Amino acid sequence: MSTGAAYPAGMSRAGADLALLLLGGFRSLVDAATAELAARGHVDFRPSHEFAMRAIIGGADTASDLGRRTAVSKQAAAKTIAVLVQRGYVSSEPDPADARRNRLQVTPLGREVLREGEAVFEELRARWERKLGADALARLEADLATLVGDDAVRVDAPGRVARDPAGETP
Amino acid sequence: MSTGAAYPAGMSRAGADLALLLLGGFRSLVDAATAELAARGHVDFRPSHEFAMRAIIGGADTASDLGRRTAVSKQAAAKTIAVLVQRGYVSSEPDPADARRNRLQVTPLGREVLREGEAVFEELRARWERKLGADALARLEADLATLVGDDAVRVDAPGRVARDPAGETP
DNA sequence: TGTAGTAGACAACCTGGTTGTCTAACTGAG
DNA sequence: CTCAGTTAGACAACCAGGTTGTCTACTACA
Repeated sequence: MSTGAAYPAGMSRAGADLALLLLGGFRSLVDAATAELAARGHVDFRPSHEFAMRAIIGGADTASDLGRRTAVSKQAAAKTIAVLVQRGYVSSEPDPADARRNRLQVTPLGREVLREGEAVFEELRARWERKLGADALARLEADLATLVGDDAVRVDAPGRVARDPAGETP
Repeated sequence: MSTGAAYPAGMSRAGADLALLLLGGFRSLVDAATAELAARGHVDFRPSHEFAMRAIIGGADTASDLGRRTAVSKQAAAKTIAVLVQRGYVSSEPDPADARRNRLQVTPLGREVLREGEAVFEELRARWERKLGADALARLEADLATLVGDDAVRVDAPGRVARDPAGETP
């Protein structure tokens, strides 16, 4: 019995435990992926970097644009871009057609890290499949999708875990 | 079909989607809980606050202790304690038996917010149960527990999502 | 008694965000 | 053609939540 250990009397924790289980699953995947990518030479590559690069590939070709698409201020986007550029994953060159803009592009190295990241995640998923069975894992994914909605896979607003509490519109 | 939309050719994303599904599930629970607690008057109450208070109830009666138990520096623990004290969830009084120590205690208000938080999570879980069926949710929880291990529910080292990549011991 | 370890406070710093302000460049209506 | 309004990006200041390092006061112990 894991539920209820070491907690004061009368506290049933199934709901909170469920949340921790989900967080634990996410973290175990992401930690393993980050470690594996680091081992392959892509040190300190974070999920947010992947999100940003996918948004760039998806058409966000300026910092402001990237900010809008990832629901983050353009300054935050610019900071992310700066590290991606510095590591060679993204290129930033003045737009000949509009001198205000710096046009972003994912470099071949950037595409490679995305490809590798994907492979790593597929491998991790395969490991889970071996542990649980293909049917059970598929069912788990389907059930999760039912619960959180298909849009859970959308990537906007990544950082906001505890914002906008009940009508606190600023 | 949600997989593969808007992504470049040849990218299968089942593994990464699974991670996003888990994150989405966690966030949807925690966001809802935070919002509900705020609506009940506990504004800006975060999961880390709950973890800290549970650790205090569990016996971490000084800042250093809390730091050790939640795998965080004692200074970070002290900062968390400062906000909990300031909001009235935790009391901090000099230990008559040891003048170095400030003894921490969760106040009645603190216990109330924990109780309410739990109720909120139970309600959220019940909602999921209605959506998915009791059997399916129980199976999902069991499967997740299998995958991440029972210790996923443990609360130490909360913040470290992407640390310690593959033998990078400093 | 003297020495080693512990609790906590303080300061400086880092990361990943935020807002505000400013300039340069583009756009479109008149 | 011009001028007002939007836009892109840069810079500065700030914040939250962590970190490390240093210092003092106190306790424990041989």
